[in-house]
Amino acid sequence: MGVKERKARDREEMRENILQSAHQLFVDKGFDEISIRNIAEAIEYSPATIYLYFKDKNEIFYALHGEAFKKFNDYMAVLAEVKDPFKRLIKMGERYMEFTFKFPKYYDIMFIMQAPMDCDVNSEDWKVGETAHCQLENLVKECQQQGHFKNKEYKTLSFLIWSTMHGMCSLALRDRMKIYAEDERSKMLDKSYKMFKQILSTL
Amino acid sequence: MGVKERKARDREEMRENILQSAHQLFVDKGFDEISIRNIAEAIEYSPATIYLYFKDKNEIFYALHGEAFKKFNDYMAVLAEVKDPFKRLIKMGERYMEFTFKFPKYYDIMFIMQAPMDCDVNSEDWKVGETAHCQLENLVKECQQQGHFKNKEYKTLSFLIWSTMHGMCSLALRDRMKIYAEDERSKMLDKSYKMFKQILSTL
DNA sequence: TATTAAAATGAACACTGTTTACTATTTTTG
DNA sequence: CAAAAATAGTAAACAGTGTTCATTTTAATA
Repeated sequence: MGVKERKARDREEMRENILQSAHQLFVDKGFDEISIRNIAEAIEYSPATIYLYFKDKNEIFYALHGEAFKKFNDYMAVLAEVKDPFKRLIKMGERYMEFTFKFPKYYDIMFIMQAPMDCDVNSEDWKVGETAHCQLENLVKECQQQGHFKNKEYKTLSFLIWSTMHGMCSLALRDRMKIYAEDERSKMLDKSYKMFKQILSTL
Repeated sequence: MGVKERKARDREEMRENILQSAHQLFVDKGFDEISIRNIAEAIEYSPATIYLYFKDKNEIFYALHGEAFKKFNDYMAVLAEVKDPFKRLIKMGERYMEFTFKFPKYYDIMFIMQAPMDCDVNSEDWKVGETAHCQLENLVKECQQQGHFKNKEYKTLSFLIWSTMHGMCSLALRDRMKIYAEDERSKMLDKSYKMFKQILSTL
């Protein structure tokens, strides 16, 4: 009775197949090239087949969103090297920003696009984003144990820190820094993050 | 020779007509209903006609983006009542957040959507967003004159403040607060802004 | 081998933004 | 005033989009 098992495996393989093609198209050409027909052509199946493995296109975006988080978590792995919690927090911010501008499309699908969120996924699957956020919360907590952030609720401060980083990154990614001259924009981001670091060090 | 003048007026009227219909569709039904065909039907012209007045759809989005900024600036008018600069800054943040959740679609088109930015507009027309941002910068400068924000570059701090506000608002609008339980989300936003105010008061 | 269950598909539906060749209207010129 | 030139508007097409469903192909079971 190993048939059912193999079928399940085949199913999972096909899902992976679809996802990988979607991912390839996304990396090579961008979001607009992720059409059901493009994916279908890449895996040499008919467009309708994809709907046997994914409810709709948003579910595919959600899956890609998950993969982006994996890449993000990998990118944050170097933080383990930094022993001092506060220095690690600062490094985390730096890596966050670096990641954003090295992989803008990943950042977009993780934190800006609506599509991946427009699909009801079992709340258990929210672990990907959660680990990243828990890492921040734990780090802030650690900083507090070292004497930083007195009289601050760590959860609230964590969200505030995330918001600030996300604000800078997403305003830049979505071209909302046109108020500044083109050659000033990245400088402004640098200066802002520097000021942010300085402020955090006084809390 | 008033012909040329009248023609120009007619042209402007038609542009307004198109924009108003686009705006109506947008307010009543959302972004997805702003299709060239929908707009055309509303103004009782053929879809092709719209392309005689707007280069493409992004240009229409850009125009709507401008209207949203007008509404935003109006919403900020009450700030004039608050005499103390720092209190005014705090009120500004409050109004910013209020505006975001009262008119999420406006906020989206102003600060999140890519479409309105994907059109080359003469840099002179960037005045709408600029006034809003200048208001913030001037306010921060005023606060400095009253002794706040010592040793801080007002331009950098202004961007940092905007980033923080935008971060909170856009994470909420784009459903990135699912890490928190549903009934905790608005509380988290409140607490974050409270903490932000507190931090600003110490700078 | 016949029957049942699962997987895959072709074709259609109802859309989308945009372009172009063509017509109708208005303005200018001889 | 009529002819020519310029402007305004449109029907129809192009090349796509996500999604559904009746139908066929393939595989597993009795």
